[in-house]
Amino acid sequence: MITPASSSKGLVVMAFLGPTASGKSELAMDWAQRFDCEILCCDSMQVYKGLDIGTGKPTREDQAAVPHHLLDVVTPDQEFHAGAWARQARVLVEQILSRGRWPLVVGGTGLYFRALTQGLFDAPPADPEIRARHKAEADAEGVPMLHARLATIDPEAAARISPNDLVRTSRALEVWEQTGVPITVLWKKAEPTVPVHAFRVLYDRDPDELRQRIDRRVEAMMAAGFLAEVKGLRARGYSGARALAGLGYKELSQHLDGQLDLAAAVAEIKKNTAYYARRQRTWFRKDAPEVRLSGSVDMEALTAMVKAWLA
RNA sequence: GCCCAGGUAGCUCAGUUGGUAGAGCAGGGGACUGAAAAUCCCCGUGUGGGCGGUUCGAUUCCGUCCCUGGGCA
Repeated sequence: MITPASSSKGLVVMAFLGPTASGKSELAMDWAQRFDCEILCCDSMQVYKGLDIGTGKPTREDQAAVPHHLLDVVTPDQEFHAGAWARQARVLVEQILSRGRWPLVVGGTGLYFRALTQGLFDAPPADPEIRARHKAEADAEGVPMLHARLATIDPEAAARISPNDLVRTSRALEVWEQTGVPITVLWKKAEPTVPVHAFRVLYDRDPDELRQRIDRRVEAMMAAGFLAEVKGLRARGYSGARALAGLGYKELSQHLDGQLDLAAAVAEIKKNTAYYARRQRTWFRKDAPEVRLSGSVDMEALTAMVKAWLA
C-alpha cells in the first residue's frame, strides 16, 4: 500500500493523462480501487451537466464505486474556464489529501492540468461584451485587423500570437482594455501558487489502434443515444451555448440544422476526434510525463515507480 | 481471343498542347496562461505498371508486354 502521506513533496497527486479513447479511464478505475483514490476529472466538457454520452462521462456505476469530482459543475450555458477548474481542483486536492486519500487526476485537457500544476497569472475575467465586439469586428474586417491593433499596444504579445488566431488576439486585447496593462506584463508577473506535484502517467496507444478505438467509440455513442442527447440540449435552449461547440455536439447540431446528413456528421466526428487526439499528444509530450504506458499495464511495476518517486 | 476504359502519393483521383507532378482523405510535427473537445501554424521525391522507340528532353507521343474493370464472342 502506498499513500500520499508518505511523501515529503507537499501537495501530491497521481495523474493519468492521455488522448481521448486511449482507455485511461479504465486504468484509472483499476488504480483508484487499489489505492483508495478519489478521481478529479480533468476534462473541459464533462464539467457540463447534460453532456453525458458525447463526453464519455464516467458511468453511474463507476461514480458509485469511486468518488468522482469536477463532473456536472455547471449548466451548459454557464461560463466556465480553466481558472475556475483549477481553483476548485486545488481545493479538492487539499481536501482529499487531508482525508488520507489519493487525488487521482484523470483526463485529457492539457490547459486545465497545467493550470492546476503551474497556476495561472492574475488576470481579469472574460468579458462577454468585449468578446462579442471583437468577434463582430473580426467577422467584418478580419482577424489580422484586430491583431494589428494588438501589435500597436503590445508588440511582444502580437509576435507570439498568430494574426489569424481570434481567440488569443481577442483575449490579449480584452486584458488590455480592462486593465490598461499589456498581457505580456501579466505573463511575466505570473507567480506560481503552492505547487501541485503530479506523478504523470501518459497513457496512449499507437495511432492506428487509437483511430480504431475512436471509430468504435463514436459508433457506440451513437448507439447509446448521442443524437437524442443533442436534441434534448437544443430543446432546452442550449443551442447557442459554447458547450454545444464541443466535439460531436457541433457536428450533430449541424446535422439537426440540415447542413449534414447523419452519416457525414458521424464521419466528421470521427475525423475531428482523431485530430483532437493529435493535439492532446502534443500537449502531453511537452509536459514531460514520468512514465509512458499503453495497452495492458503492469500495476506492480507502476506501483514500484510511484513508490520510488514519492521517496 | 477481340473491342473499350483505366494503371500517377497509404487511399480516391486531377493535371502536364512533351521541360521529371498536386488536391482531398489518411498520416505526421508544433503553438497554447480564465473560449481549450476551442483557436491557430507547419509538413507531399512519388522507379508517374514493365521494357523498348521517337526526341536535346517522355509521366505526357508510338510500339509491345503485364495487371484491373466493363463489353463482345
